[in-house]
Amino acid sequence: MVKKSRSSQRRDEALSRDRIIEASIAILDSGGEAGLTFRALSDRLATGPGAIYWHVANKSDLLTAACDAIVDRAMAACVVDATPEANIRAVALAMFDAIDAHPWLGSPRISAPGQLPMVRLLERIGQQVGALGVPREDQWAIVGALLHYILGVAGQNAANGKLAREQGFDRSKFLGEVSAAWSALDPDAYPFTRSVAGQMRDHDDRVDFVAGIDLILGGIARLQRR
Amino acid sequence: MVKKSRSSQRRDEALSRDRIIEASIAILDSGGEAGLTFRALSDRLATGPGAIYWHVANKSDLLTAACDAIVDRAMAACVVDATPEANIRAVALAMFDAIDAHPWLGSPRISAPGQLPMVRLLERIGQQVGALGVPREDQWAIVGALLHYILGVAGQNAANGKLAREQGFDRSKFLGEVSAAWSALDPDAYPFTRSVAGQMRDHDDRVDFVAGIDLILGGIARLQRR
DNA sequence: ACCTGAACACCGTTCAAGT
DNA sequence: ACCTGAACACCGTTCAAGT
Repeated sequence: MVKKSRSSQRRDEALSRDRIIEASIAILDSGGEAGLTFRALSDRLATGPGAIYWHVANKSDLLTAACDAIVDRAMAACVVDATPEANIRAVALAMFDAIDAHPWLGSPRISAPGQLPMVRLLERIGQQVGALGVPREDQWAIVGALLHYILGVAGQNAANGKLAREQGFDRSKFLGEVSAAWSALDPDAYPFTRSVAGQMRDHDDRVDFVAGIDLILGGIARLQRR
Repeated sequence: MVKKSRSSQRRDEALSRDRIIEASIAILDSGGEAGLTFRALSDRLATGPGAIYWHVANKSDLLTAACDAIVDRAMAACVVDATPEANIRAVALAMFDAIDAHPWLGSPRISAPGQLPMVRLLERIGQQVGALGVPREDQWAIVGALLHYILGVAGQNAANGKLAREQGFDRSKFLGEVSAAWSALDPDAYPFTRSVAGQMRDHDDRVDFVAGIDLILGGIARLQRR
C-alpha cells in the first residue's frame, strides 16, 4: 500500500535531467550513495529505469552531476568580498558545511578533475591565492595544498558519518566509541593516539578544520616573507 | 580452457585470512576496487564464495584488511631517524608511494578512524609532531591537518588514476586531456584555471605533494615563533 | 572446524516495442 | 523525441549439506 501510493502518483512534469538530479540529491541525502538506485529513482519519479538513461549517461554521470549541483549552489551562496584570507576561509567553510549537509559529497566523487565540481573550487581558491600576492610559480602548489586539504577533510567527515550510520550510532556516540577504543590501545606502541583520545571525543570538527586552513595560510605568509 | 586452467589449480595451502588478503591485494592491483569480487576471489583461490566468509566478515572488512596490510608494510619500511621534519616528510612520502603503487588505497577506505590503517598513520605523525616541540594543546589540530592533507592527495591520485583507466588513457595522456579542457574554458569565468592549465599537464605530483607538506610545516614553524 | 556451491535478493544497463 | 518495462549479466551474502 505504501509502495502503491508512491508509484501511482501521477507525474505532472515531464522528465528532465534537472528533475532527475533533484530526485537523486533527495535520495542521496536520506539513504547515502548505497541508496541511490535506478530502481529507487525511477520509483520516485514514477517512471521506468530505462527512461532515466535518456537524460543521463550512467550512474557515474548522475553522481557527478548531483555533486556539481551542490558545489555550484554552495559557491554561489558565498560571494564574499573581504580580504583574500577571509575569502579563502569563507569558501572553505562553505564547502565544509555543504559536505556536512550532504555527506555523500565526500569520496573521490568531487575530486574528479575532469570538469565540473573540482574546477569551480579550483577557480575560486585560485583567484584568492592570486589576490594574496603569491608569485605565479608558487600558486599551483599552494592552491593544490588548500584544495587537497579541504577535500581531504570532506572525505574524512563523509567516512565518519557513513561508518557511524552503518553501526547505527549517532555521531557523538560514534566518536565516543572510537575514543574508547583508542584509550584501550597498547601504551608502548600507541602513546600519541592514547594521548589524543579525549580530544577525539570532544573536538569540534568545524573549529579544527579552520585551524588547518589557518595553518596553511600561515605557511604561505612565511613563504612570502622569505 | 583459460578459465579451467585457473580454477583447476590444486590448492596446496589451506585457506586463511592472510592468503585471502594477499589474493585480494593482487586482484585490487590489477583490476581496482570494481575487480574485487567474491567470485573472482574464490576463483583465484580455487574455492567457493562461501568459504571466504568463514575467514572474513564481509567485503568492507576485506577491503579494510587489505588497506591495513599495505599501510603496515609502508610504515614498517620507513623507519627513519632524522629530524622530526625529515621524519614527517619520509612518512608522508612512504604513503604517497604506497598509494601510487596501490591506487585503490585512496577513497574513504583508509580514512576509517575505526582502528587499523588510520591509527598507524596518526601515531607515526603524532609522535613526530610531538618531537617538533609543538605544545600539547595544538598537536591535535596540526596532526589532523597533516593527516587530512596526506589522505586528501591520496584520494585525489586514486581518482585521477581511476578516471584515466576508465577512459582507457595512460596517465600523461589523461592529464593532457584535462589540461586541454581547462585551456578551452571561458576566460572571463575561469581565468585562474586557464592560467594553470599548462602546469596541470607538466607538473610532478610527487614534488607538489612535498611542497604542500613543507607549507604546513612552515605554518607550524610560524606558529611556534609567536 | 572448515569448506562447497546452489540459491536469494538484489544491482546497472540494454533494447525492442510503444507513443 | 521520449518513454516503458522485461530481460541480461552480473553483484554480495546466506545456508543446507558435506568432510
